[in-house]
Amino acid sequence: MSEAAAIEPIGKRERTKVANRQAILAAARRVFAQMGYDAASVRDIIRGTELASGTFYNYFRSKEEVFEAIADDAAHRFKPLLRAARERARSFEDYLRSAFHAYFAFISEENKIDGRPIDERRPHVRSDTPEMMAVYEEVRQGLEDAIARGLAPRIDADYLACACIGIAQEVGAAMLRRAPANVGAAADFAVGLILKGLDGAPRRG
Amino acid sequence: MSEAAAIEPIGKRERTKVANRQAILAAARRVFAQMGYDAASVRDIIRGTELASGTFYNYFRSKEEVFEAIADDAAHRFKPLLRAARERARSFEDYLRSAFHAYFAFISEENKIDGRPIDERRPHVRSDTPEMMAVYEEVRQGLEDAIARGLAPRIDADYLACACIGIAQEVGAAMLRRAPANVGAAADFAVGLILKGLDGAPRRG
DNA sequence: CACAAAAATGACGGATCGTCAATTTTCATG
DNA sequence: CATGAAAATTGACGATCCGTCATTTTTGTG
Repeated sequence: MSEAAAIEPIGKRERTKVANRQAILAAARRVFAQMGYDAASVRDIIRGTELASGTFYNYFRSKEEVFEAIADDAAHRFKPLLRAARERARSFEDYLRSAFHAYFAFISEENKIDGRPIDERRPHVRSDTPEMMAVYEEVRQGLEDAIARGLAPRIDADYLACACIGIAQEVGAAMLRRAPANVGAAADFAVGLILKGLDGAPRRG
Repeated sequence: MSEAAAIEPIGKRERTKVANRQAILAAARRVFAQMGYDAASVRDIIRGTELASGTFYNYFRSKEEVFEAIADDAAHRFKPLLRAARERARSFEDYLRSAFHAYFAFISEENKIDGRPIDERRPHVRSDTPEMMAVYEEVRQGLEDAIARGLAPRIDADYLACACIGIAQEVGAAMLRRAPANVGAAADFAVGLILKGLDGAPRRG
């Protein structure tokens, strides 16, 4: 066993710290999905772990902070996908399509993990965590960059970023309601609408 | 005082019932705005009225139900504005502009009551109340009607309605962040984007 | 091994929750 | 106007939750 520990040189102190934090977050995901965010209590969450009630407050100040950590984590995992879409894009249209496709695939996968056919447990969250603001900033930067390169007209990048995010959220939610979710079709719709408006959106059939 | 009561022929029983309900809703608005939705308790709400704690549960089952009633009421008041925009519209572009203008003016007016930022006044999970679903249906009908009349291409009306709602929500929120809120500019942006895409959105100046 | 720092524990006072039997208010009827 | 039933209000109650904190246990170091 002497060589195994060398791979992870961190001490047990830090190891259990991240393990406990992850245990709380995992329990919170289960509890929120099962009984709903509002009905869930800090005690419900901590009961889903092996920890004592007081220990919870060593990691989070409240149930809301746990929720924000979950949302922040999702944004943190999504951000590199968005960044990659920007860097690999060979055109503005390509960027838009990749970005929307990535988002729709992401929420499609995230809701699959929740497993439960519970309809309304999706984190349509308006609480602005640092990573969520970073995602917004990434979107805005991507759009402003395209404007600066002359790939898009000089319009209000802030409003445009908000519009893109709003479309992504609402069309994404509608896509999930349709079974099975068609990620490509949803992305085509969003990109077509943004690029050319009504005439750019795919005809239905 | 004999002629004043004749205007409202309903009995006192029903009168106090609606009065108490309104008192609870009014207190809830104040409490949510002042201390935030998450921190607020049923006791906080009922303390804002002249009623006893048990009376609350004669009107609502929980804090969440109070919020849904507030949201439902807002949707109920907004719906006729949307309907009017559709009926008075002389063109599809006119309809869109009136609808967005109405929404932006509505939320601008609604958020004039001061207190905590808007995000903290509502729960993290979105709830679809009957009146909110009715508003969505009104939007979808308006768009589908325009498509049927040949005023808009035959695209997915469901996705389009979701896109419009998403744009309205996010651009509306961004508009409120800018002080003072410019309702007309926000509406112009949304309409331009939807009708003609990026090229249709107003250039920034 | 000893000792200090860090973390976990669970009990505690205070507050909230939803219920419910008792009380008050409303209203129809004689 | 009196009266009794139905409806609504009240506040206390046991159960639970909240956040704290003194105590205990665990971890890292010399």
